[in-house]
Amino acid sequence: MRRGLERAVIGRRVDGVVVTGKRTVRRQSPDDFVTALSGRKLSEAGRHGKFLLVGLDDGATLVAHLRMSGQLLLTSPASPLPAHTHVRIGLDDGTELRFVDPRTFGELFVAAGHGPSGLPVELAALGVDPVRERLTPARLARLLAGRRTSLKAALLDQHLIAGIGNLYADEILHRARLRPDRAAGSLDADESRRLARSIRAVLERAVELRGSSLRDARYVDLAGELGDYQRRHAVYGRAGEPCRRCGTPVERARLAGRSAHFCPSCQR
DNA sequence: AGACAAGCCTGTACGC
DNA sequence: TGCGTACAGGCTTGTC
Repeated sequence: MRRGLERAVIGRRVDGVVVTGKRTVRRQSPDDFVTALSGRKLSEAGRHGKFLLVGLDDGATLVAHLRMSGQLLLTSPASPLPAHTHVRIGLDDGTELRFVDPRTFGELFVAAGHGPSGLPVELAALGVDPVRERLTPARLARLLAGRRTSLKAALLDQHLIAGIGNLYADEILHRARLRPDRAAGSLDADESRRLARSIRAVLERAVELRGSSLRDARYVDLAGELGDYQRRHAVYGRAGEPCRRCGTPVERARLAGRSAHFCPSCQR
């Protein structure tokens, strides 16, 4: 999504903003949001964890989080408006950026300042983004040291590592050959190395393949196209099917309030 | 009809 | 007391 924004909207100027949804813009008033965005030039496309960051020419940042069901779509303003369109941002090349979100968990806001990390202060609590920065085995081991939580819960904790959701946590742990219910603080050096490598490998490959679109087809790119990474899933959504590594049926369990998919034979 | 999926915040309970 | 952690509930709607 960030790459799509970089290609399609950077350099464009905002020339009309309409907020119709009641919940999408909730950290500030819709009027303040419209004012902060109107007339601004979009100068860069960034991301930290699951947050998209579009830099504005006055130093502010348009921040977007899609949560479960959000979509950002770039279309002609004349194309039919999908149900659950909550925000429309007109651009000076005659296109329109739309935020569509049936479950309304997603959000947009304009962040005025930057913290010491260069990120908007609203995002200061997020952990390291392992695609933007190198997450070495040693650093990962430090993050996990002493934690009694499960590995799965640790990977999902955005304050430790930013950007891993339920699906990718399962894929990462399978690749690392680690059980999701292992205690996070129990890894030896080789296991930390495998986990660090798997985090990077899975996320980078998923980005290359433009993400995972599940059966509900909620995740699509700016052009509305499906991703391709779901075809590579080794465990997620494959309960009862053979493990791609060893053939043992994939198990599905409940852990940290989430579904966890794993191979009981080759993940230890 | 109703469980379920997801991300993340909040509230509460617990052990050390 | 206070911290880290675990767990449940809430938000929401489309899908099974």
